[in-house]
Amino acid sequence: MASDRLTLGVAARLSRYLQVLTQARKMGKSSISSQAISEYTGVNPTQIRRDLSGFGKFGKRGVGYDIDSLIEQIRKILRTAGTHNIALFGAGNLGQAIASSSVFGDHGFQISAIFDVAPERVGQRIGELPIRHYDEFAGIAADEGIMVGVLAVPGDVAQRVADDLVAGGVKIIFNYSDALLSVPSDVTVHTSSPAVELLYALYFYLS
Amino acid sequence: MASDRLTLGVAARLSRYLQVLTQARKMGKSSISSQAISEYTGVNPTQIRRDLSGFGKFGKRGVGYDIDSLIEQIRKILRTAGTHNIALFGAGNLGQAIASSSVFGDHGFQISAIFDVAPERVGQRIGELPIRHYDEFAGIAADEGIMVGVLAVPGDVAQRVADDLVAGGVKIIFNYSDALLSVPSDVTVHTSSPAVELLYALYFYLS
DNA sequence: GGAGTTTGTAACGCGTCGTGACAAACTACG
DNA sequence: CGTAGTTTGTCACGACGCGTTACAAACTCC
Repeated sequence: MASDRLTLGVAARLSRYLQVLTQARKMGKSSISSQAISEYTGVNPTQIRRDLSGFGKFGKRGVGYDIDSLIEQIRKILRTAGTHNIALFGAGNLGQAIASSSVFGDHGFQISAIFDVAPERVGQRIGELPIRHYDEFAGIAADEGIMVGVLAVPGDVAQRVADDLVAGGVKIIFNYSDALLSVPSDVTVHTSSPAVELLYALYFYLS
Repeated sequence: MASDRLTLGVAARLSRYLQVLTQARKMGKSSISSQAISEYTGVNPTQIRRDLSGFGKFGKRGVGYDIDSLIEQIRKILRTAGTHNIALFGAGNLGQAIASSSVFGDHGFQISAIFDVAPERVGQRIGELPIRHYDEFAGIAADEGIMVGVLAVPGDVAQRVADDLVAGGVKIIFNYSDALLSVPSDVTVHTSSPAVELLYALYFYLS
């Protein structure tokens, strides 16, 4: 029943808070008020406090919320605390950018394998991690229990890779390609579409 | 008043439809039903038809919606039809990935300039477009009337670049860095946070 | 000790969305 | 030509989520 408390809206907002909190932590802040979170997220301060107070008393009156502990609490609420292994497919410009940045690492996602097919890339390293040949994935998938796959491959091969991921037991696919992926209903596809988000922002600016 | 018809929810969903429609068009489809859009977006088919029928009768009964014309109609509704010039900052892996992909171009955003500071990158080309030195931006900004800036720079310089963009008249900043940007209230910052979106997806998978 | 800040929480009302239902328009196939 | 199947367009109802207002309690700072 506690799991049903999290409606779509609440979970979405908690994720958004998490984003701002993580950024704020990186900037060296240690405490933040609901008012400040509101300015960065656009969410009503009362709504923020209501969202949080539903799960416990995380703040200090007159002070605000401790960022580190709030991040931990939210991740507990979302039941996504701890680290999750993900696999990255495609070591082109985008793949390299993803692998060498900390965007995923900051949120508990550890890239545990990188795959590509280009002979000149396979065998090289990005940071500590070697780029492995894509053919190895099928054998590894079952063993390592990878649940999340990130697709940074060209659109024309995305569906084929997605099929392989599904066969390998991957349950969540983060799609950076522009292909429309067909997957079984128990697999979630999340497609990155910065341009659409930009159109959305542009609309409100023009209003 | 017609502009007030578009609430946050409607605009968000229209953008989402646009994403799927654009992908579907790339896959060679020419027509699509509200049922099919629903499967890819998770939005109720009735809700989709209601969203669209509020602005005109775009579909054909028994058939569905013509993808090309629906894309055009939605972009008219969002008043974001036509092409918009954007400037890209940072020509590292991420910047190159953005510049050489069609993610923005497919939605009417044309990258009109790319800036960087690294001497070995300035002067080179990505596709047709030369990488210019960042110092040139200040002079160009006023002339070209660039309203949208895409930040693909390291987090520790993101705020400084953002300040320059604001000074140059940019109104919408798409932030790929992990920095928390402070801008005047008339400027919109949209931060890309794939990891948070992934946490959100993961939560629903674990439910 | 008092002023100011911020959380936690309750109550009210509007708006949005899901649901169910159904007529009208279109296709396909005998 | 006609019938079955599909899909849009549209209405009405109900539930629920969210913004708003309000206020007590806890904490900081001077």
